[in-house]
Amino acid sequence: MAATLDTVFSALADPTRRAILAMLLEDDMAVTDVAEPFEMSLAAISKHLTVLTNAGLISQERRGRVKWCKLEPDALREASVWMQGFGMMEGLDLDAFERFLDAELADPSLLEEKE
Amino acid sequence: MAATLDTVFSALADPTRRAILAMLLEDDMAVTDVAEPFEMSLAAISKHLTVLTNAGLISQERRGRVKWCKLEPDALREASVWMQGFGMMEGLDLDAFERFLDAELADPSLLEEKE
DNA sequence: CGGATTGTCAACCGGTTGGTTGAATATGCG
DNA sequence: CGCATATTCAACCAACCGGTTGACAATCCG
Repeated sequence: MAATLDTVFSALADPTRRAILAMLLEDDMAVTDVAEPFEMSLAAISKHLTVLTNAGLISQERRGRVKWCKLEPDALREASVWMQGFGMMEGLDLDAFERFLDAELADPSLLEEKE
Repeated sequence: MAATLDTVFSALADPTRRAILAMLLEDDMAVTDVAEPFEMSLAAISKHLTVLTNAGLISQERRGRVKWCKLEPDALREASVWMQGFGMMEGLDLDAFERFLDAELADPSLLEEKE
C-alpha cells in the first residue's frame, strides 16, 4: 500500500486509532482483543484497522481463525522526518538521536531529573 | 485554542496545508500571497488557514488591511513526542525522552559528537 | 468621497468518514 | 457434520470536509 503523508497523518488524526497503536506497542493482538476495550462495534474497529493497514502503520496476518495485528513503526519515519523540518527539533538530527538512544540504553540514569 | 493531537494531525493530513506550512517556513506571509501559488479560491485558502490556526500550527496577526501568517512550530512538539514513542523508542520510557528534548533545546551542545 | 485591495462569511454541493446493523464467510472443535 | 468463534461485507446514516460562488466588511489611497 502506498503509505503517503496524507494517509499516515489522517490515520493518526483519530483518537481510537492512536489508542489502538498504543495498545499494539505492548504486544501483537487479535482483532477481537483490540476491540474489547472500546465501546463500539467490532465492525467499526475492523474498519479502523484497515485504515491503519492502508497507512502502513500496522500489518495483519491471518493465522487460523484469528487475524493478528502487528505494529509497523517504520511507517512513522517519513512523517517524523517531515515534521523535523519545522524547527521544533532544532539540532535534533537523527544522528544525535541515535547517540541519545545508545547513551540511554547504556546508562538510563544519564537523563535523570536534575534538581 | 485547544491544540489537541486530533486537530494537529488532521490539519497535517492535507497536502495543501502542509505546503502552506512549508511556505511559511521561509517567511511570514499575507493571506493573498499564501494563496497565490495554489489553483483554488482565496476563500478555500482562508479556510485552510483557520484550520491551521485552530491547530496552533500558525498564528495570524492583522496589520492594516493585511493579515500576516506566521509559523508556530512549537505546536508540532506534542505530536512529535507522541510519534517518537513508537519504534525508535523501543524499550525506552517517554519521560526520559521528554527530558532529553528539553535538555536538547536548552543546550544543543549537550549531544555533540564525543570522539 | 469613491474605488480598489484584502479577507471573511454564508449557502451550497458532492464525496468521505465514522459509526450502526444484519448477513455472510471462514475456521476450529466436539 | 453442526455449532461456536472470528472477522469482514454491504447497506445505510448523519456529520464533516474541501471546494465553489457571491455578497459583505474593512482598510488604504487618489
